[in-house]
Amino acid sequence: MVKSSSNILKNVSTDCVIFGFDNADIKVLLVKLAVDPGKGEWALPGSNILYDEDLDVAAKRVLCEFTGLENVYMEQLQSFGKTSRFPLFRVITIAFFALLKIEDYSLEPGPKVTETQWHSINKLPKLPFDHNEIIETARKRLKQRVRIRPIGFELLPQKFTLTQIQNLYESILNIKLDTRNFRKKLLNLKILIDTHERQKGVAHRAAKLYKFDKRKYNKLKEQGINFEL
Amino acid sequence: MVKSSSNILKNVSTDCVIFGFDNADIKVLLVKLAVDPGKGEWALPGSNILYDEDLDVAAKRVLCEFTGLENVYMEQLQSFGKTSRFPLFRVITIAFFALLKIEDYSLEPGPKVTETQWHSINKLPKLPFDHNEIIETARKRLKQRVRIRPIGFELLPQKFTLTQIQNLYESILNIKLDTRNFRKKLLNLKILIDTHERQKGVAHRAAKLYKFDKRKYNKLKEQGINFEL
DNA sequence: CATACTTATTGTAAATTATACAATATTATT
DNA sequence: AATAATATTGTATAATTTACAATAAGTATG
Repeated sequence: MVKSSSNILKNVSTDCVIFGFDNADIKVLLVKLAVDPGKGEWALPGSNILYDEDLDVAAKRVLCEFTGLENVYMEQLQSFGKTSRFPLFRVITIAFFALLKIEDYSLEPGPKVTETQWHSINKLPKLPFDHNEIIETARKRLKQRVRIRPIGFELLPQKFTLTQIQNLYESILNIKLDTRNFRKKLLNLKILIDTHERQKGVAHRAAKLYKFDKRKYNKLKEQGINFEL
Repeated sequence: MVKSSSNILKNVSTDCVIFGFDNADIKVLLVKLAVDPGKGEWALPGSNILYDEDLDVAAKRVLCEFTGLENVYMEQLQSFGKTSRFPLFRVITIAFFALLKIEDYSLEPGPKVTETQWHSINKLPKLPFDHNEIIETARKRLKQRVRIRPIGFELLPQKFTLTQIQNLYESILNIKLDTRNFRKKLLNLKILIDTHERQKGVAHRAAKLYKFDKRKYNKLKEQGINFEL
């Protein structure tokens, strides 16, 4: 089925901020645009919403069209609508964001994209439009989120060490944490299960591997927690 | 200056959720619509965004056009964009919300409105479109907000009693709080100043009146607090 | 094998904060 | 003087937070 252009909401788009974590940094998924406007630049996956398409459906579709990612659950971040944000005509964009495990997904640049790449959130290039601002807003949201909900299940491998999850929190909050206190507090949530396995292939004492107790994790995610660090 | 209809973004609107407090309940400002769609129904103040108008400017303009309210600082809530939300054609709305002191503002129904009225958030009529859902989302946001920022300056009269502010928190959170513990915790924030005045005209022991230390209040509002109750 | 190297793991005392709980104080009214 | 209504306050116990560094367990090296 070919969609005629009358199906497009010309003045409304969606952009996707996809966060991942590689044990050192928070990463953002960017695409190198193959077409104007913004040709040759790194940008967020984003495009127009269709006339008869719900917002979350549009975000999913656009993400897939640009990066090949499927089955990504995104939450709405907020709208960005400065009159000057898009150079050609007025476009209000509704930004979505998601957290995911980098290694669980494979990327496939779509037709409007020459390349997809994970970029460290601390070393982003200058992006077109207001995409840097959108990412900054998403980052703030993530920072806030981390204090009121458990996090990690979405970003860490299934089995992980306490050091890894501490690194995750440190990356998000951009602060150093006291290991002893962090561990006490984290273990106190009782959402971690000791797998009795250990790290392999490291040139030092191997750390214990943990996994999340999905049920308890989700319960706390709904309830909300108070995780001041 | 007459704006031609080409200045309107046909598929994008803004809706305003204005919260107030009357010492008993959280109130929402509604307007009775004078024109279709929704004629005769209570609804949120809302209308199209203009082509060359920033989102926050649009929200301010629409609020003023519908209710006469000026100088209201609104924050973006989120977008609502179900394809079915508006009966005539596709309209995505960007909702804003604000908190304000009811008695500080005077209402004046605009041309598309026959009446404006504060409605208790617990006794809302059925509103057209998805306006009930929008209010519910705003309420959740407020509930969340209260745990991470001080609140009250926007909703209470300049001088207020500790009982009033406790009522405010109880209304928002929809729970009963222990008076002794609440007061200890609140006073501990050190954002209240004892005015050494007292309530007047009550048929019982008059309560002390407090006011906010604006400087400290704003500082905590920026920093964020942890106000678990 | 002994030593160095690297990261993982753990405890404790002191301070602070949270919690549960009800008697007394102050005014206006009768 | 008694009543009615709401305001105000304290304390003991439990739980949590904070600051702080020594020891453990592997691998790598000579």
